[in-house]
Amino acid sequence: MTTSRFQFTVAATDGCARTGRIAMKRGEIRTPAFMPVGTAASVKAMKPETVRATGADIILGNTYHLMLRPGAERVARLGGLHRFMNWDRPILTDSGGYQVMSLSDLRKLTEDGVEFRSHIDGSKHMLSPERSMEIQRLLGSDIVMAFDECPRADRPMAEIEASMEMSMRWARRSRDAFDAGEDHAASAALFGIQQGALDEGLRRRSAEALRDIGFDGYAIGGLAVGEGQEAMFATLDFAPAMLPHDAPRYLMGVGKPDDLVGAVERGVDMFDCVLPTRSGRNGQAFTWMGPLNLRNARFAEDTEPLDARCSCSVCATYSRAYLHHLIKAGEILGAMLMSEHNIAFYQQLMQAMREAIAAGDFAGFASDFRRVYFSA
RNA sequence: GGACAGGUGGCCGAGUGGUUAAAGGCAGCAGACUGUAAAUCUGCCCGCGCAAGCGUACGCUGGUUCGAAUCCAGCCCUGUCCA
Repeated sequence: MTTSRFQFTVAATDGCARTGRIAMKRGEIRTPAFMPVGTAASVKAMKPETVRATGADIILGNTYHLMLRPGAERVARLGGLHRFMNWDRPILTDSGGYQVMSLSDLRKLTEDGVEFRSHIDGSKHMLSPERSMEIQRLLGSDIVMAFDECPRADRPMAEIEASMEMSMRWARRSRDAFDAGEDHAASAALFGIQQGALDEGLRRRSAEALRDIGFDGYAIGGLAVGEGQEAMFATLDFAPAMLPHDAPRYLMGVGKPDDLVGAVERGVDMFDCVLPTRSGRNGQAFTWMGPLNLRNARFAEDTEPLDARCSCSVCATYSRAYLHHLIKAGEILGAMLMSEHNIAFYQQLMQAMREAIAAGDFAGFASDFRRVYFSA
């Protein structure tokens, strides 16, 4: 029996929430899944083996950043991203669509694609659906994302609509270019990305366009871009159900622990977010009792672990007082330990949600989670 | 004992007559971070007050001046060099 290229199986549902698995050649992804972000071939401040030890089944890489440095062709010559960074499980690569927004001062956008001026050396680089697919193929990505535009939440409606329409045309081109890379297409998966901001009509049109093209999975893009949790949840009340039910739904770029719980509750299967690693480097620890800012003076002589309920090796070994010291002193180890704990906490949160769904008590879990998380 | 240099807010350090409660950095105290241009960014940071404002403040004492951290005199202290 050959391992499947991509097979999504739902094992249990509870309300809109569902748990299951995605089988891929490089390994299984348990859903709902949280995917740590490793933009530049590195989950910052963490060794890949540590990332795996926290329970992560899959990580992200980034087309734009790896295109600039070290270069997709170089990664290919070095045997692909997996071998390059010593991560042998699945890797999902973002297409560069997020950088169309985050680096909006450094690019020119046309129907054909986006011309970036490198934030590193000013050199010019064209990213189109075709080039993005090529780069993701050169990297050896397991889950390739369609090239899209992720507009900010505060853009005018007409702009959001035009942007969504273009992203759908780019989704078609992404599909065609992906399929043209035959060997890679035979082993990797391609996800489309729904856009349309907070508007139900646009979300529906986007979902229908993607469904017509056909993808292995469907992402919800253009959320958590400044609209606030209430508006995001309002959108998630209708957006996931518009996407094919037999494929995984991936909410891109989300989020805080309470965002994840609310999104799973609304039918999302996959997440990625820089928050656990970035916030960790910046002194914020996520715990079942809510976030803690370890820079705060109140932790200077606190001998407790970050989270008494956490089973990670950081909580088993180090005190809040020590982490407070490392962070205040600017020691690299502080960033390492905080990132490890946060990623481990996120994985424990996902595991707890999977178990709650399987047990048919997601509502009870979510209610308990919120009561404790917001108690402080 | 002598010659230079210098003493500024917790620390370092700009400032050489008025727009100076005094640049900037550090430390300190908080906040933010959501498909990573982020080990980043923002705010506060003499005292009292919600604020307008008031009171103190640039080694000490005195002086010049409408006005001094800034000019003058004496004193104290620190560093370097010479004896």
